[in-house]
Amino acid sequence: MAQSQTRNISVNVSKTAEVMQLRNGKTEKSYKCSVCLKVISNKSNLVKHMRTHTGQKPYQCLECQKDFSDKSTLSKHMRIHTGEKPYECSECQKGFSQKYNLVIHMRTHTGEKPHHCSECLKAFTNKCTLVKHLRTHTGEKPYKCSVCLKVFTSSSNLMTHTRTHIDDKPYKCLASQKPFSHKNNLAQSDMKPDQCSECLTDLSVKSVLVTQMRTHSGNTLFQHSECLQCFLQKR
DNA sequence: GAGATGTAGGGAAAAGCCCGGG
DNA sequence: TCCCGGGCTTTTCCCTACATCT
Ligand SMILES: [Zn+2]
Ligand SMILES: [Zn+2]
Ligand SMILES: [Zn+2]
Ligand SMILES: [Zn+2]
Repeated sequence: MAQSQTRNISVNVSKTAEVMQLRNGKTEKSYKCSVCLKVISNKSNLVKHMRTHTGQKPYQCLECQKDFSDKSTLSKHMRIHTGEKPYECSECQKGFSQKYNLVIHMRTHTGEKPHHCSECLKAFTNKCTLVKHLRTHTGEKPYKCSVCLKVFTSSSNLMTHTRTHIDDKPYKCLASQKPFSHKNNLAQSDMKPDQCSECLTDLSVKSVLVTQMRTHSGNTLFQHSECLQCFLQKR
């Protein structure tokens, strides 16, 4: 397994405070994280917890070289490569690689909406949908277009908007050299690196690296080493 | 009215993080 | 006490129906 140290915070686990914690009616030895003060039941769990502070990712996927801090996350990740989808919906037979993705999917059949808005009577299947909905009450628009400075309630809506800036300026697909003119043929894929090479923004928050262009004949990939927001700022 | 763009919500995919039992 | 593997949460962003603007 490749060892990778992505950030420079060093945390000495052995110096972490031992504390007594009441568990199952008995007081047992526990460990308190020196960074966030969280109490963890045993030392090896604390070691794993510490990786959330250090950014250490000791587990690497041998298929795609992606690093993970958590072994079980890696084993779930491996199902992407194997195509394994062990959890099947009994209603629509759709398969899922992770159990809880099926659990949440089942709500689309049952109509269960566990996330209730505190401001109105609406309820939502997914928590993230509720979070977005709450912004319609607060007026909060945390996502700003770096080209025209318009603001949006969701990263998704910002991305949709961003595409309007390349509407009448078709550019070439590096793979096929064909020019594209229809923005509706543009979609942003979820493939992304850690940072945009221009603004060092975390692309997982701001934008994506790879713009996927769909043609009538299939999919080709247009790649540039920056997020679409930075790409457009330079034009 | 048509096409472009914005808004809000539904949902899938994948990663993050934690805990407890063998 | 350890650590495997399961439990549950969070993040990201695609998609779309409908509204509104030009
Ligand atoms: Zn992989
Ligand atoms: Zn189903
Ligand atoms: Zn509400
Ligand atoms: Zn803009």
